[in-house]
Amino acid sequence: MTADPEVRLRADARRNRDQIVAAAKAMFLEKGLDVPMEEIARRAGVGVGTLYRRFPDRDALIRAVAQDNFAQMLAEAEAAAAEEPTAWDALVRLLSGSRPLRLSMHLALLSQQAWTVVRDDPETQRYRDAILEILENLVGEAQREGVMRADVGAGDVAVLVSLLLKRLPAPPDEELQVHDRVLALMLDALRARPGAPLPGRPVTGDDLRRR
Amino acid sequence: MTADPEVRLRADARRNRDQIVAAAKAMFLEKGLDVPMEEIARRAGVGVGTLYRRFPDRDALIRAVAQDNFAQMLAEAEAAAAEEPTAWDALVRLLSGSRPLRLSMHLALLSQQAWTVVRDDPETQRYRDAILEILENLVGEAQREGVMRADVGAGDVAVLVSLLLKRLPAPPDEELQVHDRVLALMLDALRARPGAPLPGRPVTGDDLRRR
Amino acid sequence: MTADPEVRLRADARRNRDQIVAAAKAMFLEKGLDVPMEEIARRAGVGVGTLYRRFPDRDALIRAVAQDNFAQMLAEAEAAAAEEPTAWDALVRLLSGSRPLRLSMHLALLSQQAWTVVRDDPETQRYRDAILEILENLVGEAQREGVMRADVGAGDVAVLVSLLLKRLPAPPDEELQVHDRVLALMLDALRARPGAPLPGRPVTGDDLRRR
Amino acid sequence: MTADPEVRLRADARRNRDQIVAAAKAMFLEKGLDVPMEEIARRAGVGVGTLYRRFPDRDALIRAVAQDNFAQMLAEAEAAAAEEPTAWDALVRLLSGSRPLRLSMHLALLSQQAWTVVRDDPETQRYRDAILEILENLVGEAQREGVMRADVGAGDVAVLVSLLLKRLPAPPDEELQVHDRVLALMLDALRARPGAPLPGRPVTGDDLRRR
DNA sequence: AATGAATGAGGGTTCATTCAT
DNA sequence: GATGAATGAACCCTCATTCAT
Repeated sequence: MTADPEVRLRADARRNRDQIVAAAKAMFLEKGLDVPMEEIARRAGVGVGTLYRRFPDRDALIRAVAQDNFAQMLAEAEAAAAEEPTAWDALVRLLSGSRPLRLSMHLALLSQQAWTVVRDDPETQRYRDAILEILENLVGEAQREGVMRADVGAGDVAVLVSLLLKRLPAPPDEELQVHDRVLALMLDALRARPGAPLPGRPVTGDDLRRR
Repeated sequence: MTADPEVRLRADARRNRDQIVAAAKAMFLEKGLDVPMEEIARRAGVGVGTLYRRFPDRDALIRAVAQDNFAQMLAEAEAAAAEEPTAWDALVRLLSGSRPLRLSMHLALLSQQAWTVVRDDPETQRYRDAILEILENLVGEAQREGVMRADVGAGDVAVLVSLLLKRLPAPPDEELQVHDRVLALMLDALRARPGAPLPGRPVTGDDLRRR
Repeated sequence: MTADPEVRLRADARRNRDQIVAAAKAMFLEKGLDVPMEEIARRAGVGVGTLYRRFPDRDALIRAVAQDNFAQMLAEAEAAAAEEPTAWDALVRLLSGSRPLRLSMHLALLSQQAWTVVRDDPETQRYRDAILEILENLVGEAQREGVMRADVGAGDVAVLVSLLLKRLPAPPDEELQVHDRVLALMLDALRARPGAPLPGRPVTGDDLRRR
Repeated sequence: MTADPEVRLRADARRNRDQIVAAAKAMFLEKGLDVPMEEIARRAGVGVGTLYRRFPDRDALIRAVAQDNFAQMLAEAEAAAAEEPTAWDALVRLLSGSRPLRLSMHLALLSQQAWTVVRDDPETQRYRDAILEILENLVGEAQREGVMRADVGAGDVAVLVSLLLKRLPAPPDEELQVHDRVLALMLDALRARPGAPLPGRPVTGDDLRRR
């Protein structure tokens, strides 16, 4: 589920590594990408040195966390595609995004800083591509089923997903169901129905892969 | 256009202040909220001392930039309401957002850090409230005109606006018209048409004011 | 006497700068080139920040100290040339080197590390060239006077000087006059007298400049 | 060739030890005395743990390398005394010093740091004493033969040797024969010939032993 | 008032040394 | 015994902020 580390690590080293990534994920979310490395190490229950042995600098750690997040997202996409009765249902489930998933993806998408670090990471790219591939299949199928408008592509949907993932729910959100309402609006927008044609041409997965 | 400072400043002091805010706005966007104060000062053509005389700390500067942005947004909203033939047109114009406006608002909305600093600033709140008021009028009118679905409130629209503002366009975006396509989808979603009813109740401007 | 700093510094800044260089010179000698920057700063009576403002990194500080040393050496060479009755006397005085001068030059010559840092510094090169020029004149004159062997060049003498400067006198040296004896041996070697011819050709100042 | 370790080591342990000393000698020369222990271990093809088992800390390693160097120097001195036809020839050979020998001794002599570590090491002292003894014999014999000036002692010669060893030849040195020229000058100075008497009294081997 | 020098706390990173496997 | 993982002290350096000029 996590990025395959170069070499097979000793059992305890492996455990440390995972704890560090988990700690970093949590701290990045709580306090931003610039939490002191030492706090991350403390939370992971290791010394700074250990952290640095595994991740030579902050960017390496950010990449590791992003990989972990994308891996989770991919797993979720695969599960949705496999378990939901229709392509449309799978898309709905993906767009909804479980709260923990949204929280973790939030990190990878927010802040230009994180993004530029993650953008060129081949490992992350592989995950992204796999996710886009699933998305392409689902979109194509939903359109063939006639439930999704024909003038959108997997890229358009991905952009919507990423927009939704950027919304970090604020306290009163919960009762107001803000997230669910925005999601419903977007789903409404994606449904096959007479409406204003979209400008330009469908944005495909490849359009995004090329970035 | 800018927040009215307590006292009327001497012309040159005034000029200094504006240059600092402009420099900060630009640098925040280019390099993030944590650019060295000294770089901002240099870009503004003043010494750090002068910067600190005007803004006691970084947060004060962030607030000033946010106020400037919100003031611009308010002006745009007022212009849209006054100049567009229908409420719907005004809403479309607001949601579109000029590129410079989007860029500048981006700052205030992204990053939890900026937001917590700005959230409790009364000046910024006043701007936000004024903008919400205009939005409420426009939404109400558009619904009365029958072009906008009845189960959304000004708050829902504001959330959509803020989502759109969070998208910082990437290079290939331009030709793909990604932003325009997302916008068109959202407008489609807001149009009065038979569709799935939204969960919960309309989110009003007050809901957001209460945050 | 000290390297001309780029800009005219405020009086107190100037004083700080000089104190830093003096402190660094002393500490480098006492504890080696890798004394903590903080100790240097403390000894100079300033904060680390001040040190770093003036010298962006350790190498810059090493260069500054070397420049100071070379400047002192040049002054001594000029004085010797001007004050001594004959060229030979001036050379003797130069080769002798006052104890403080030897101590300070020691730094610039010892350790490959210091040398590679200093080697490419234009300021230091200028000093070195000026010193070599004086040496060339003295050597030429002493040879014309017939007191110095004809098969050596200023470069050979410079090498001998640098060798002697490398001898950091140890405690019992003083009474044993070790330094003076070695110096006397070398002077003996340089005297015009029938002896074995040297291998190769005279090493000139230019030979060393080319390094 | 190397200092006899307390216990006879097993063959492979022995090999490890030698590899470590060789690696340290090379790295010290290349990168200075403060190369990371881990790099030395890697170069020696062992883990850090193994290195530390053999040498409790860096100083112990420095001492081991110095011992190795001095042992080599002693062997060279013995060979010179035994193989050269006259004492003078043997002294010339010793002062010349093969390039590898000079390189390796360089380490022990340069940097006050290394010297203070090595100075008090009994093993190294034994080597030094043995070398001085040979030197004393050679000097005495050369003086009795009438080819060496009478007012120098083995200590004076040792000082000259150490000075020469401090010169780490730079690239253009080779063709300029700088080293050979300095050596020739020094030999000239040591030759029995009418010349200025040296200050003080001859520096003996004991004078240096007492340091 | 403006300037930019000085301060020093704080975070990044390295590496000697120890110790579990 | 050998290995290499873990630790944390120590040093480097930056920059927010203060203050003398």
